[in-house]
Formats: sequence, structure tokens, C-alpha cells
Amino acid sequence: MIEQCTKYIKKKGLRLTKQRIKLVQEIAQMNQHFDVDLLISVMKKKKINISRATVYRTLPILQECGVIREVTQLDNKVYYENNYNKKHHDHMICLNCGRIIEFFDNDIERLQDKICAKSCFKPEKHRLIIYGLCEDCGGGKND
Amino acid sequence: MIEQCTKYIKKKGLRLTKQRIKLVQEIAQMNQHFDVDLLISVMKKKKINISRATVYRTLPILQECGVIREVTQLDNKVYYENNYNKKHHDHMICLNCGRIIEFFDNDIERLQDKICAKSCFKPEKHRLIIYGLCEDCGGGKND
DNA sequence: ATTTTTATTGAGAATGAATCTCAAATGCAA
DNA sequence: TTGCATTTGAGATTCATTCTCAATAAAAAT
Repeated sequence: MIEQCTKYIKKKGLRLTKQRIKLVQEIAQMNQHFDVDLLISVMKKKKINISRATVYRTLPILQECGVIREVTQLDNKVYYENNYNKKHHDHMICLNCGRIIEFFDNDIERLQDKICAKSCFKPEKHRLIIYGLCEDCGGGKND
Repeated sequence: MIEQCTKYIKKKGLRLTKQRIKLVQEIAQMNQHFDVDLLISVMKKKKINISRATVYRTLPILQECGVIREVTQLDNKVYYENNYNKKHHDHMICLNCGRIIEFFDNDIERLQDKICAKSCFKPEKHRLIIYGLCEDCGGGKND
């Protein structure tokens, strides 16, 4: 993951700064969905200095080079996920407890491509989020 | 559409105010996607008095009763669409010109239900947005 | 290794959408 | 028409995100 970023940053003529390296290292260890505040508090706990502005400036770069992905916006706050070495997937979000469940379905992906082709639309990325109730919150006892 | 809102507002014990009625009437005539600013400017042009705060307060009500739907958030701005008498559909958004194209596919809907059932997740609503290039912006000349 | 050039950083100010506050206005039931 | 709770409007407030700009540091040039 760090390598992929390094390569991208160099190719773009950007600079490989301490802050960028540290932030990528931190995100590489994340296995949960995260927002800016979580990143900052984790860095702070580890005594790594990085300003809020720099975090905000770095995340779009990491998104461009594909190591992170924007998951959703809840309460006007953007949530990201580590996207490195992860195959594409979509999300179910529980409206009751906020749990985020990942899923992947090849057929849906294929259907999307078919629909795009029909409309002469060239898909770049997509986002599918299903909102509802998870098993624990009443989803199981389906009516 | 106005009827559906009226019914909902009464059932909820809310009040049928001038502002709410006027806003619904305005939205009923909208056949494009809109944001808060557009609504306000349309109302202003027609000399209908309604404050920004009231618009913000009314939209969630209209969403609850199902006559409008949140489409997407672009540049930190929420866009809605008239949802009255419209069957469910999803969207393709052109990353170049911003065009929003609606589409519907029964198979995708069915697949989603299947996936949810497998995870004991009870779907309430979903949002599928495909980002890419529309026909005019280079989508047609697909590689 | 040192200098030069130019991107990046940090701190705080600025922006802007959305929410909140509270007194005045207004639906609505009796 | 009265009483009362809800709603409105105007502006203040919140809060995530972006911007500004002087200081710093990475990479290139010497």
C-alpha cells in the first residue's frame, strides 16, 4: 500500500513528505471505516504530528491512487475505508445501529455494465448502498 | 401530490401552513432535480414568501411522506427530486458535465433483495449511483 | 554538501450548508 | 373568538471542510 502511494506521488510530481508517509502507514493498519477525526486522534495518540488541514489535503490524493475509498456521508461527515488489496464491494447500512456490512455480487456488477452500455455511458465507479435493518436490529425476523 | 402531503401532515398532527402548501405546489411542478437554493429562488421569483429555515424544515417532512427523494450530495450540497407518481429508479451522474440520467432495472432490484435475504438484512431503501462519462462527454466513444 | 526552487505544512481564518433560538405569528380545536 | 401549541422568520450558531500565507522542507541544481 505504501509502495502504491509512493509510486503515485512520484509519478504526479508530488513530494513524499513525512506527513503523507505517516498517514498512509496509519491507514494501512486500519481495518475499520474511518473519518478525519478518527485519523487525527489515532495520530495524536501515537505522538505523530500532522495538522487537520494536511489530513484533509492528503485524503483526496490517497483516493486518486486508489488506496482508500469514500464509503458514505452520514450526518454530513465523510467516511472512508481502506481499499488496498480489497476487491470492490458495496455496503448495507443499518438504520438502527449504524453497522456497515460489506457485500459483493458479481451479477450486480455485470448488470450495471450492461445498463451503462445501453445508455452509452462509460462507468468509472459506482456506489450502491442499501439502507435497512441488520439481523440484530430486526432484519432477521423478516415479515 | 398535494393530497398525499396533506394527508400525511394531518395524520402526524402537524399543521397545514401556507408555506408548506406553497412549497409542495412548487415542487409538484418541478421536473428537474433541485436543491434548496433553487427552491428559494423559484419561490422568490414568484413573490412567495418563505424563509430558508422553513424550506430546510419542510424538506424532511416531504421526504418522510415520500413525495420527494434525496438523489445525491455533490459539493456538499444535497439534491432532491420529485418522487410523486414516479416509480423507483437509480442514477448515472456524468463526472464531466454533471448530467443526471435516470434508469431502472428490475433485475438489479431483484438481486438486491436476494443479497439482503442472504444476510438477514431487511432493506428499506437503497441508492445506486454510477459515476462516469455520459454519451456527450466521451462515453459513447467507448474504448 | 550547499544552494535554489518550489511544493507542502501548520495555524488559524474563512466559507457555506444546515441547524438552532426565540419572539412573533398563525393554524386549529373547542 | 379564544386559547394554546406549533410554526415561522431572521439572524446567530454550529461544524465540516477549504483557504490563506508565512515558515518549512523536499528534490533538483550547482
